Amino acid sequence: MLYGTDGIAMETTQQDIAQHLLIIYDRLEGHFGDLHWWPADSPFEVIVGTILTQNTAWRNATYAIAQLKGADILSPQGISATPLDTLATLIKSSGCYHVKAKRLAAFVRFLYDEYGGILDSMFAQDQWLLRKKLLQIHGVGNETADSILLYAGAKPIFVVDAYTRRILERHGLLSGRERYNEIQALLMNNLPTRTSLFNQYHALLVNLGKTFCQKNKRCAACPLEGLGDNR
DNA sequence: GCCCAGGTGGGTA
DNA sequence: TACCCACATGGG
Repeated sequence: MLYGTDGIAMETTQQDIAQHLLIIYDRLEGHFGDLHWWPADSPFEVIVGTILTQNTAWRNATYAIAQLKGADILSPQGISATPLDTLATLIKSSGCYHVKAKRLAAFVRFLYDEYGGILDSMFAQDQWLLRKKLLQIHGVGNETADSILLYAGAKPIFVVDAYTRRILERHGLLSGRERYNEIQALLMNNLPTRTSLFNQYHALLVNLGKTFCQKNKRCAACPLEGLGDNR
């Protein structure tokens, strides 16, 4: 389904949506190039990053990651051996730091309880089963779970975030009322199932969102200019 | 000073 | 189910 500027649905086919999604992808890749996400040195660092960047500018999360590296505790053993208040102090720059310290500890506890602290063991299982388990960890919601699966585990899952919603809505692919799982299904049902594609597509959407498609602002000189509705 | 940022969970009606 | 709110720092 496609939506006009009034939010009213227009008749479309699956093929229209798939084509529209690929055109957006090509435009963005032509503009931004290959982004090679997620920026991190290891899968564990990716996971820590997904928690620290929750509702937070990425820059502030990177300061916190640098603190963890400086303290030499950016590892499952390191996090689990660090008292909560020390952890919270180190990650202060990422905001909501008492909450996030508990969330990091909760993930590491889960990793040890279920997989002996070994990430490879965790990622060895079926992605949808693992997704269910991740969602049971306190502080891991849809977006964090999917970011872990895609960017740390290289599983073919599409990450839906605020940018994804905003951009797809402005381009008439969403009405604005869809839930997380519906948006994810729209993307995954209309794109080839490939980790590299999902990785790059989401990275492109985030880059577009940061540079052109900001909240409450118009898309001046947007790389998607002229593609249907550009609200 | 105000708004926003690569969310999540708990509470209320 | 659908909102509201707390969590909280740093940059524009």
